[in-house]
Amino acid sequence: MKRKMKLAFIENGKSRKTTFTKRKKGMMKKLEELVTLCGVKACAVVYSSYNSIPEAWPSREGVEEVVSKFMELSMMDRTKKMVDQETFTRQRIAKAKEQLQKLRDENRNSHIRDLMFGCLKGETDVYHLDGNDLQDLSLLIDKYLDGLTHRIEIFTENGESSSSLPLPIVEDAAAQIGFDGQDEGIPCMDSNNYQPEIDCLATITTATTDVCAPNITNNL
Amino acid sequence: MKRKMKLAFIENGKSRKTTFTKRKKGMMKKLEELVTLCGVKACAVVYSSYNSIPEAWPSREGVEEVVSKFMELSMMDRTKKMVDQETFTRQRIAKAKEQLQKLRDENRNSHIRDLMFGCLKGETDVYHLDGNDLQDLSLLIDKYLDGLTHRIEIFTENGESSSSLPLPIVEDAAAQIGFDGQDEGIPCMDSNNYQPEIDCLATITTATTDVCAPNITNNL
DNA sequence: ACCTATTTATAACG
DNA sequence: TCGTTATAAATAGGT
Repeated sequence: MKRKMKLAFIENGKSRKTTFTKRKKGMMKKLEELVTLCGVKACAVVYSSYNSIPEAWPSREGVEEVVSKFMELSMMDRTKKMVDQETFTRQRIAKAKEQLQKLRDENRNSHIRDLMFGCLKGETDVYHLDGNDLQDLSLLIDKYLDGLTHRIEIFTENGESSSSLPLPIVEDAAAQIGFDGQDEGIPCMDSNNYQPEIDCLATITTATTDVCAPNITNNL
Repeated sequence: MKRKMKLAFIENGKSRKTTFTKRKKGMMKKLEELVTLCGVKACAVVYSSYNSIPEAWPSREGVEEVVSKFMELSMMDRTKKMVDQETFTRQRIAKAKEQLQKLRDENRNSHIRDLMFGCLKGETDVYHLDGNDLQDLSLLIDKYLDGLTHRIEIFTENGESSSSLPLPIVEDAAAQIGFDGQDEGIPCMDSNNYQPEIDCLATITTATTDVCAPNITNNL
């Protein structure tokens, strides 16, 4: 309900001043801590319209000391290794893009997974899906079937001894049939998105191979 | 279980470097945000042994621009209004002392309140309290009695009409008898500290005057 | 100026 | 170094 705040100039003058005051204090504290904890020299200067005089930390002398060190270096030396705002910003943009792609992938996977479980529950009309969805759904179902096949083999190898054991819980079942752990692989089903059907998979894993799957794969 | 971290130089070199890297990044971000959100000029320089070159934000030019403004002012002007580390630290110390005193007062009040309610419940041995506690307890009980007297007067003025009404809840009762709202006044009883006896006050307010209170005041 | 719900920063760990 | 997680700190908005 409270804040989401876009990182842009605050239009409202009152809020802007409040924010400035609070954040300036926060900055000072952070600077002090950095100097104390890590034993480095650092300084900051803020020149705002709120103060006729620029504010400096850790003091005027501190600024002069640190800045003089900085200024006496030749431009060549500086440009070689300096981490300036441009470098920093580029890094942040790259990072943000990466995160965005990650989230998109996750959303896509969730979507396809929704479709698959929708199919299994008879709630998805596969005749109206577009090509991309059908293709990805096909891939997911293939993976799923591979997992099931593998699991059946394990059961067969172990004879009938394990068939009388209770079925594993959802997460364990998913792990056993290899649906997670792969790099950006399609997750099987997690409790965050499927709470209402949390114990539905047990039924699905025993009924899918001969009921729903052929129905879908025939339509690809 | 995780961090508590004292604000002192980190002896372990490995941790120190990690902390330095992380916090430096955090500082950069904060500085950027301050500049963006509030539309001010600001810069920072860090000179550490981890980098042969001092690091500067928002860029070398940014530092020069802000610092030159700073440097061109005469010492007289600066010393007049500048907020430097000393000023800042003094302010923080003063604030911390204030907070400390506030907490001490709160603790003291809680203690005395504990004693009073302990008396009312027969759990406090007033014969073994020291002079300070007895004096403050006396003051608190006087206040308490004043409140009760006042409340009784109100009931009396209203005739019997209100005596048949249900008793107010604790917080309301406290407010009516004037135990809160006063500057650093002694709080009556709040649910944070007295949950188990949350509805005990109703009993106390009707029984105190002629049962417990004389018993205590006689021992002062 | 203070409070609180929320977001952000970050120490410790893998 | 990099990602994750539990916790502490910062802070936007409201009183």
